[in-house]
Amino acid sequence: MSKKKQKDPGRGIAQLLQTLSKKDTASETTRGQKRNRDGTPVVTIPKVEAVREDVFPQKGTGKLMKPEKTATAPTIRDRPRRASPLAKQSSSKPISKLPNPLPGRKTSHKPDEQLKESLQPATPLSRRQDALLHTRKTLPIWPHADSIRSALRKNNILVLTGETGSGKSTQVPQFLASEPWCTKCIAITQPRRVAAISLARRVAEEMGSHFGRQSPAAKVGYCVRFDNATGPNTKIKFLTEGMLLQETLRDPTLQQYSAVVVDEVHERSVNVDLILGFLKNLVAGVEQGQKRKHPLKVVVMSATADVEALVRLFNNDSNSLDEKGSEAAETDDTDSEGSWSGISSDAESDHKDQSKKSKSQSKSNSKSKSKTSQVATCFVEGRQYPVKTTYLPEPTQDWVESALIRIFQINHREPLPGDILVFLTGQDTIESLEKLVNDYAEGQAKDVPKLLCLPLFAALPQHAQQLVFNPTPPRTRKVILATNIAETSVTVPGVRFVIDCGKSKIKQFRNRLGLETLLSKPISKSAAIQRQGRAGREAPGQCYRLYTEESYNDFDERTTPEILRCDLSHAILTMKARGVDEVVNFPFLDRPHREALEQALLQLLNLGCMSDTGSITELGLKVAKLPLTPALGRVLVEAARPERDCLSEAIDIISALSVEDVFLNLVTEERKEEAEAARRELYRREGDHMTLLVTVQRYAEEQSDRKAWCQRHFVSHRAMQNVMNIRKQLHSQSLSLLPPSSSSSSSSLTAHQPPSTLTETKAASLLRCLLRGFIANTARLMPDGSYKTLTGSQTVAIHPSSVLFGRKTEGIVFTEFVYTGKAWARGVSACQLDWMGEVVGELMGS
DNA sequence: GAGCACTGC
Repeated sequence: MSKKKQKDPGRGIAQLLQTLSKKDTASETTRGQKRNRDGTPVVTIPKVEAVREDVFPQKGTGKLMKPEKTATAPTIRDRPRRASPLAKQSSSKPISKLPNPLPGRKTSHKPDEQLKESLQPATPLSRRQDALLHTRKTLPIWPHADSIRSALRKNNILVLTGETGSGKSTQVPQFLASEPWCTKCIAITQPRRVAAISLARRVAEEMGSHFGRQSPAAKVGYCVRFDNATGPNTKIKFLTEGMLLQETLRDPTLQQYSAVVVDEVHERSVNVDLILGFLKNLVAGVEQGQKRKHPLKVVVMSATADVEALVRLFNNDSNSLDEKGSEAAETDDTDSEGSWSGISSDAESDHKDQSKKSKSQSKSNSKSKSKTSQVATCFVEGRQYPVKTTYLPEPTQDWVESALIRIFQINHREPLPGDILVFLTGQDTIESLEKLVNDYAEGQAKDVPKLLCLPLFAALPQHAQQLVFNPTPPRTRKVILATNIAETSVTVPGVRFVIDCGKSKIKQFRNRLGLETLLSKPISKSAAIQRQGRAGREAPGQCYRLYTEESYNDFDERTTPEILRCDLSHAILTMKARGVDEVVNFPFLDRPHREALEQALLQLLNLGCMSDTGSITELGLKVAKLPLTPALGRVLVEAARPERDCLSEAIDIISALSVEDVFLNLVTEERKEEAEAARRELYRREGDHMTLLVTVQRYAEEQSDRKAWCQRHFVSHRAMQNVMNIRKQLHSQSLSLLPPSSSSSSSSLTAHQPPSTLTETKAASLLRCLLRGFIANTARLMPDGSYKTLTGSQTVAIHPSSVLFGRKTEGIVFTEFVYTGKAWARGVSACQLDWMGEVVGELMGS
């Protein structure tokens, strides 16, 4: 409030503009998105023609594009149907329309029916197919079709690097579908649900096929959690990475597939790393005579991936490389030279170098094998307009201010159209910059474009997120203030200017402390390039980096893969359940640190998921099958024990813990107080978990109008719908957890229950189950009023979002332990010290 | 007194 200068907008603008002219000395370089592997620019490719949105289906547009499918239909139905003119961001304004994942067709609000309508009578499938064929032929990947096919006839593995807009995700599966070896289904993995669904829809159109559940004849389908839209004739199946991993539990050799295409590998999720390792083992196993009738073809696709590392992963016997160091063996490779570089095009020389290197390594290190699989590589150029990049001449302390200056500079100098996308670190900086921009915008001259400031971050309510997709009003420029949600998950249309603060909040697990940190860190070069590229999607653009070129040069080449900075217990349990006995020998693209592995193994041992010989226990196998973290899975298994007798309630709590915040986050003091009062009937003094239980129970019991119930209690309806999906899934999966004798309890799971009351014994039972999974996350009250963890003697504070905030109780158990400037316990329940003692005793005894 | 982004038979 001390910023008095904002109160004089006219003067503020003058000052800003003064600052602008000083900053004009910023060093400028021009770079297109096309670049060498070290991030240095390459001569920009000539542009063929304007890149139209419908030529390149936008993938990964995040949660903003809700799939038009039944599972999520309620969310869509909730939205106001009537169009409204774009107005100020009064957050409850109805939105005019949903983003349309497939331009050329109206987005339907009644998914299935309208989709069918629009597909069938209006445009016969084949006519649409013919129309699309024309645009398909203009994709950069199109000329590579034959070489991709022939590479996979000769080899089982292809590493395909294709930059944004190359068309690889939609075309590669179609290139392969008619191949003689392709007798079964092709799987294509995606990191996000929306991407899987919208790609499937697009490919179905291009093939002139029905899609998903439209018809049993559909050749293209998708499979994501809660929504399996595949049929008996599905030939091309888009699925999330997690889904494919689940399938490997039932079908370890992936018999149902002739090929697996792993897309977006450069994002390096833990799941993709596991999939690559499993596929590597599978391909190697098949070559050694493991039971698979046909070889499995694997295509690894990535935007900027380290081709060399991928080739090495599939080419070497990394186990022997790491552990055995066996003698060099001569393999007959006289005829393999051709297949190595056979189809690389633009980057041929580059890749030849790599393959030689990899090959010599494989020769000297790997064990003798009659048939080492060869890896083909292919590079496909992308399509991207050039982006002119400007650095600051000197580092800045206050990049919120620097961003503010740049926004007004752009607005004064650059003609419309051209929206601005600003990358910031989090909600707090977004909101303070939003306020500053709005204050200064008041004082702008009449002849410059108006500014429309739109925040964009994951915690923002859906309807507020949707605003970024609305067309920009006349004589107005949109300024989107975003977190890195806009880096990969959401593609904002109309952006020609990017302002990049060079930082983002990164989650990192601290093994020794057992907590995760969420701190603002410099981004990597590849992330900076990704952000920059967001300015060149539709036209040549500009990128302003709020740091110096020297700082950029100091950035890491790429973002540390998630597997090197997360809690590995889930990943290891996943591996153990799929028969990987020696985790240290698993073919990791990046090998996690020994300490992280040890910590995770210890955690699994404590949960009873593993024996002390390192093999998975029966209990561990049960936990591995659940769509939960090992700790939450352990809680569920505990709750199914007859003496605990609280499975149904545990499922309610765990479901609520599995979604983002159930309780809406209110902005003004007034609304917060209102919410407090409305929610009071849900709050339980035992803590957040019992409060969640009561919330889920009340919601589930509400038969007339659940949406209104949510509004009354300031609860997120969207989150609760998700809770109900998860709850249903967990119910059906946990029937097998119950002892066979307890048929009464299992029927009570499914039967309609009378309004529930939470007794004290039930609450105590639930808390003891929670403790069994989260004994590492317990703390006790110190004489000075602080809490210290039982195991690490770490000071921890109850998070302000907790119902126990400000309360004192002898002991607490919490389901989240995060450091953000301070160690916070989130999801907190009060518990007795002797309950903790019981669990510790059990651990010591066993 | 505070919350980067994804995902799951």
